[in-house]
Formats: sequence, structure tokens, C-alpha cells
Amino acid sequence: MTRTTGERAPETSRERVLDAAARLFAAHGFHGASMRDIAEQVGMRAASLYNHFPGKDDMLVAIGDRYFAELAPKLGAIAERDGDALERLSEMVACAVEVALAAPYEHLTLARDIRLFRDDPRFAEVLEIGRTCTKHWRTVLNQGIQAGAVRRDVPASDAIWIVYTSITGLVERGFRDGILDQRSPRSAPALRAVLIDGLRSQEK
Amino acid sequence: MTRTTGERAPETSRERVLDAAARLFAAHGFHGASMRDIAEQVGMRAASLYNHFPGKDDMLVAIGDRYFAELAPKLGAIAERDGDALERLSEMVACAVEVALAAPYEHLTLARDIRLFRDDPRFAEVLEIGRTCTKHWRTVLNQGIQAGAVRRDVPASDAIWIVYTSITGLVERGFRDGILDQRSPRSAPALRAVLIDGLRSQEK
DNA sequence: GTCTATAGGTAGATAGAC
DNA sequence: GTCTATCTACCTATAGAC
Repeated sequence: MTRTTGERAPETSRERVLDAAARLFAAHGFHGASMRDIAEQVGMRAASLYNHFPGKDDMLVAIGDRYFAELAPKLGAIAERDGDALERLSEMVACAVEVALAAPYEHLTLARDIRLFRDDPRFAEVLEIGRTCTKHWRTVLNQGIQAGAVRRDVPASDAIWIVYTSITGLVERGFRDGILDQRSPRSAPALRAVLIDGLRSQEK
Repeated sequence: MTRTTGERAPETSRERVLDAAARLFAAHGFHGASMRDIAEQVGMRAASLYNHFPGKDDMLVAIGDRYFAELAPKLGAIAERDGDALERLSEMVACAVEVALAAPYEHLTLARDIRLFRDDPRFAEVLEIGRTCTKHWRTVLNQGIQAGAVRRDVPASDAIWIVYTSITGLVERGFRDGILDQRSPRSAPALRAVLIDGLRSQEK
């Protein structure tokens, strides 16, 4: 069940292609990584990639499907539980960070390049799952506001974006400095602490 | 002195090219916007662009120069002032948000695509000014930590990235929703509040 | 399911007239 | 400083043999 960055595991050929694509998209951008580049990474010719995907765009769709299919139910499980809202919010941050650091190339690719295809119907499903995640965040944030635990002067949509982009920044920094799986996880608790303390109600 | 997104002002031809490039890079990515696209935006042919820039890459360099040349001294002025560190930190956040929202396309372009040229010597100067900005943030953060006003369980490098990427997210959301200069500035105080309350020392 | 070969289009950049 | 015309290289994708 861990088919993230391709460290081991008996992956299908299609999954190996997808891993290579995510890695290259993250490094050079969607338009900056060519089908030849991707093929070379998996020991193929570019033409052979079309046995696994109808086209380059569809690789991005598949990356999005794979990522959100893992994230959404995890967030949903926390959101629909009972218990302290702020505590669950903190768990959701930790969960989102964990998923992002387990699939950093996928995360960066989606964060940067999915906007290039916002109007493409093939991405409708991915965007829909993304909206499901947003819904889970919004649920818990609103519960927290009503309980007086979360500050009410920050709109939920703002809060969600602050959380989401901060996580992207965490992954990005690890990627840039070549320290993924090293310092990034160590920074995760710091991010979680800043976000939760920043979002909690400030009334003393 | 306001040569941001090109609303008016008697810009030079070179500046109009730069504005168009930033807008297109932000919308389609550096590799996704062609020289022909940029030329069309300013009513030229692609070949004419080479009278203003040696090549496409140099447009990105110029965008970076312009952006950081405006940001760095402003941050420096706040960092080198006397006064409460947390208050100055808050002012720096407001300043960085203001600069980002005044030049949103430049900000997004740099946040996303400057990494594509990290090793290109032409970008050395831009990266150096960027490091100067980092230094200003670090100065004030450390002052805040020593004064007991800023939490010490978050490394300064982490804090800087959280601030920076959150601002990028603010701009990105405004860009995505087509609400730049409308709802984005309204969200700016929320972002500032969350960041400062998240970074302040939590000891009661 | 992989290959070779290639089609058809577009990229960044250059040459040289005006 | 802008144009037309064009170069070379690379892109995504397809055709068809094996």
C-alpha cells in the first residue's frame, strides 16, 4: 500500500512510469519534462509510454487521482470523528503533512501544475476529490469556531489555504535542499505548532 | 515609481514586455508561455523581443531583479529599526504581503519558476538579493526569540518559509479566483494575524 | 508491450532588409 | 527597433513491424 516515490515494492510498469513522471514534473515542471525524459527514467522509448497512458496530460490526471484518493478518506475519517475540534484539526494537519512527505513529488506537481488544466474535463474528477478534502477541513474549522476554540476572524477558506500552502512550502524546501526524508519531517512538528497556535482562538 | 502590473504610467517598451512576460509566466508557467505569446501581448513580433532581452531566460532574471530590488530595502528598513521585535515582525509580514499583492504576477512567477534556473549564473544576483531578504527575517526572528516574544521551538529557517509560502498562497488564491485587488487584500490581515499569533511565544 | 521511424507542429533564436 | 523569413532543435503523438 506504499507506492509513493518508488523506493522498492513490485510496482507495475504503469506505476513506475507514473513515479518517474512525478519526479520529473516536480523537478522541471510539466512542460519542462518531456516524454523522452520520462521514458529514459524507466528504460523505455517515448513511444512505449503510450501503451500505458493515452497522452502526457493523462499522467497528470493519474498522479492527481492517486494522491487525493489517499488523502481524502484519511481527512474524512478525522473530520467525521467526535472529539475536540482543535485537536482534530491538529491531527488533520499532521495527516496532510504525512501524506505530502510520503509522496513529495506528486504533491509538488499537483500544487504547481494542476492549475494548467483547470478547465480540462479530464481533471474534473481530481478537482472534485480536492473539493471533498476542502469540505473536511471546513467541517472541522466550523466546529472549532462554534466551540470557541478556533478564531473567528479568519474565514475558513483563508485558513485552509494557509494550511495547504504552508505544507507545500515544507515539501518544497525539502526538495530544494535535497533533504527530503531527513530534515523535512523534523520541521513538520514546527509547522503543525505554528498553524494550530495561529488558528486557535486568541481570547484569553 | 509604481511600475507593477501595468495599469497605466508611461512605461518603457522594455517594461511593457516584462509586465506581459510576468503575466503569461504566472498563467501558463515559464515553459508554457512562448516568446510569440509574449510578443503578441505587447503588439510585437517575437523577433523584436530580442532587441530588449538577450533571451527568454533573461526576462525571468529581470523580473526577479525588479521584484527583490523593491522588497529587500523595505524589509531591511524595518529589520534595522529599534522597537518591539514581534511588532516589527508583524510589519514585515504586512510589507511582504503588500509588495506581493502589488506585483502578483511577478511574485507567482518567481515562487514557481526561479527554481528552474537555480544553477544558472545569471540568476546568482537575484538569489543573492533573496538571501538578503532572508537575512532580514532572521535578524528580527532572532531578536524576538531572545526577547522571549517569539517561540523558540521553531527554527528561523522554518518560520521564514512558512511566512513566505503562505503569502504565495494568498496571491495564488487571488489569481486563481480572479479576485486580485478585491478579496485578496481583505484576506491579508487574516494571514498576518495567523502567522504572528502562531509565531509568538506560547508561554502564558 | 516494446521497438524504429516519422509525421506535424512549435519552440527559441538568428539574418538581414527597412 | 521593428519587421519578414527562416534555421535548427525538440515536442507530442502515430504507424506499423516484431
